[in-house]
Amino acid sequence: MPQAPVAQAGRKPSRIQLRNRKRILEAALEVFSTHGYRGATLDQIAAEAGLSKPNILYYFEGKEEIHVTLLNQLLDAWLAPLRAIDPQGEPLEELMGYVGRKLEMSRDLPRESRLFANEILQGAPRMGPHLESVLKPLVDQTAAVIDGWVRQGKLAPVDPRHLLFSIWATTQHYADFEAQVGVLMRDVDVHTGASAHLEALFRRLLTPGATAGSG
Amino acid sequence: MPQAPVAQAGRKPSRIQLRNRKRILEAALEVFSTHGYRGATLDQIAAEAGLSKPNILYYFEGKEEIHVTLLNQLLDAWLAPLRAIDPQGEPLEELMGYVGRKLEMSRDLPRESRLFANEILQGAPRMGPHLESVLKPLVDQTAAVIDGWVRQGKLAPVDPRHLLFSIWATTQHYADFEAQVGVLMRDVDVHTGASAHLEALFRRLLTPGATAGSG
DNA sequence: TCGCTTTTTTACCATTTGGTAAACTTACGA
DNA sequence: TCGTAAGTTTACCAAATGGTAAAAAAGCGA
Repeated sequence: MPQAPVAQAGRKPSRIQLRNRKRILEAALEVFSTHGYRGATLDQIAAEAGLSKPNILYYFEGKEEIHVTLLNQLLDAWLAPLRAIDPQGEPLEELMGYVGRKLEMSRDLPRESRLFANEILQGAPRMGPHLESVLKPLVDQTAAVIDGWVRQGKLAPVDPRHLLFSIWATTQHYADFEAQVGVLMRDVDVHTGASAHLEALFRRLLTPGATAGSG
Repeated sequence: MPQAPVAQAGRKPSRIQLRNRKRILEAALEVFSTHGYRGATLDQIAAEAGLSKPNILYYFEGKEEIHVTLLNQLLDAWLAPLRAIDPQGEPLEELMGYVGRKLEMSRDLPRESRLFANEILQGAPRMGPHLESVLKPLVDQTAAVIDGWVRQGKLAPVDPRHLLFSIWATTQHYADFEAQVGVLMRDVDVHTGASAHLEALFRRLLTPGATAGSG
């Protein structure tokens, strides 16, 4: 048995192993996020990581395992801002803080955002179960919290899930559609403008009392 | 010269040609929108279209030409709702109508939405010039109209481009992230809820007068 | 029905790509 | 410094995939 760190679930990984796995995942993030799963090749990832293709397959069982590893790592980080919402906090500020954090993530981790978008766009073929088991319970829980806030009159009436969709859509748009945003907003500080805009958008929606407009 | 309808720019195309090109594009839309450019194969498209692969290459020069054809057709249809905004109309209703139309497109043409999203996600490699020459002028123009409305006090102060981004993001989210939306909203009429939500979201943002919240 | 054009099919082909075998090299504890 | 395990490289392979050549089969006007 000459080699096999790949499926060696037990034992502590060596320093080299740690370093190279990290390199590979970093390279894979870069490549998968710009070309999608199918569009990415092991050769590209290898080149980006500064390793040979067989060497990469020494650390991961295959292309798919790399992708899945990336995706699973991602979801946790991705949901952290949602988990940080405090049911005991001030409703409006909790939600506005969430919007701000999501927008920051879109600016600071655009590749992660695009990796996720790519996966969902194609029907979440490698993530479906995870969405079900991780995302859904968390969203159900958060929705209940928001519903409670609404019933207490601390928030304007709003459908919690559609609210979350709006927040995700608007914030992630700056990462996922960067190519389009870039064409339409040259040489401007996109983030600052976006921040002000989303602040207004969601604060107006959620502030209780002043009902605007008529159906 | 036995065959060559592919690049035969002149002459009127035969009925068969018309029918088969339509079939191919329909099949290609289905396949490209779910798997992305690279993830789609000519064999899949051929199977979906009920034609053989070489037969497909009799009508199109290659995979890329099919994709580009689809993309170009798409952009026009995609921008129609934006073109339909009437600078002479009632500002708030014009924009709310635009939101409604975009949401309808997301529901009725999800594949087109995903095809577009796929292309932009990957940096618009086959669409960059088109965005520049078609999308940008139209957006600049629309932005000027909206700015005018704001200056006339008919709309709450808003950055026109960020407003458009928000509208695109929120409406297209229902098509592009359908896999995620489906997990979180089972057995519900998503569209109706979305319509009400977006109505409230954008009407509150845009209605002039009642300034909500504080920075 | 003939003859020519358009369409379609049957074989292929070259490249790309995910993956493997096995030799070779490096790291490192005893 | 020696031996073993960990890590890396070289040389491949089979399948998938975009694409082509050329023969066969429809279509169709006269």
